[in-house]
Amino acid sequence: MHLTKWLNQVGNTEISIENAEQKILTAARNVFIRKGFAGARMQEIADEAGINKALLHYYFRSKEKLFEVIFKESFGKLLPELADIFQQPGSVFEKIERFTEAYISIVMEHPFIPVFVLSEIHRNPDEFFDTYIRPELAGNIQIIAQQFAVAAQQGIIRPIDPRQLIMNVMSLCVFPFVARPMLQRMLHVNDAAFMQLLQERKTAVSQFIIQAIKP
Amino acid sequence: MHLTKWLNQVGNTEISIENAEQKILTAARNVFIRKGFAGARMQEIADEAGINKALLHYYFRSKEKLFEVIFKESFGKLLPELADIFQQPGSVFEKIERFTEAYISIVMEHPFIPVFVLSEIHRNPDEFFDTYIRPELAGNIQIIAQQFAVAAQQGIIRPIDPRQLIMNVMSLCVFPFVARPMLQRMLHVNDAAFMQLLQERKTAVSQFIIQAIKP
DNA sequence: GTCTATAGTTAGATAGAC
DNA sequence: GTCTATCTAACTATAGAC
Repeated sequence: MHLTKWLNQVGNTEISIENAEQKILTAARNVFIRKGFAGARMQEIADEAGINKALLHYYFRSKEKLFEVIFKESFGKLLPELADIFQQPGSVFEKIERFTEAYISIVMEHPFIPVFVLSEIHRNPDEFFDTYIRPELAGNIQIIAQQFAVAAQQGIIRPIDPRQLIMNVMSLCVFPFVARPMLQRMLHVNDAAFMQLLQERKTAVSQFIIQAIKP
Repeated sequence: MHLTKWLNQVGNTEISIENAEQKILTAARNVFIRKGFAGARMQEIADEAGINKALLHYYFRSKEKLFEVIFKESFGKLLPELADIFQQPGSVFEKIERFTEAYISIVMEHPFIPVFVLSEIHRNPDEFFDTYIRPELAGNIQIIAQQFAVAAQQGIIRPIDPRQLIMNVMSLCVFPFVARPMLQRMLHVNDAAFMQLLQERKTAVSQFIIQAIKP
């Protein structure tokens, strides 16, 4: 853990005395979420952090580097943890339960990840995929598809194209985070109520999927 | 139908003689999809259209106007058609079938819509929602939620929070289109194979949902 | 480390010839 | 309608004082 971050912690509770570096990171996260990478302005990040624009470059050299730091610090934890789940022993039902709960839990703490991933994958599909996704994923998707296919063949789950099932699991986990601003307005729920809905999704999604695929 | 478009058609097959306006629209769609609104460059659109940058402004005055034209021409058709489905008579199962098939069919023809909607809803949530979504949606979401709630109460479907069910239906329909560049790489499928998967989703999604919610 | 001032670049938009 | 050339504004990034 970084020294300044450690100094700013009392027990497990971070207190609000943030140095410039932390203020920049927090502000940048918010602006990148609101505007995307191309739409974000260094000036706006500086304003929101309450510091000068030149300091951004002093700490992070460039907009691109700043983005990378923010992205890697949180995305770096997500994929390895998720990939691991399908390597562990257990039934497909247990794995789906663990995966959906883990995904929603982690992303609730870093809700900007899915938006970043989707905007980056459109900006530069091949480089992004090869840099961030493929190394962590390796042959995992094939393994998962294989596990689904075998389960279907053995009658443990209903017949279903494994690729459709993979898309369904991902859709149900990811979509609420990327569509949140629209969903909240459509469903008339405030921030607290939406967090509550996400909380309930940790189990609701896996129940939904399991009902759908069990014979 | 616009005169130039009519002239460019033979029967139902559009031929490739496009005037500048059409070339610009086609190019702009592609660039806006790849780069988003903020990341798109008028120069890049001009290059891809094979015409000069000044001509963009001659036809569409500004980048913002150009985007609006492209967006409205296709998005304008989508929501009314979908909203109508839950007004028509039929069981919840029939409505879900009609909705998912209609959504996937229409969006397969205009695959950029979901990406546009998501980027716009993040850029300017309130204005976008009030301009494009709310007028078409009105109280429809409440009505749908009500229909789901009643069906659950009557035991026609399993007990489920109607808002979760709405999110699930939307997730399964929309996500594959916004995550397409990543999904194709993860699943190792080319464009043709992915279109085939989407084609199969027209029925696969509603089957999946109905299995999940039927008692 | 933090600021002001400014350099250097690029993008959207327009003027004007043809 | 279409082009070349240019204006103007905005942005990233750096230089240099404190």
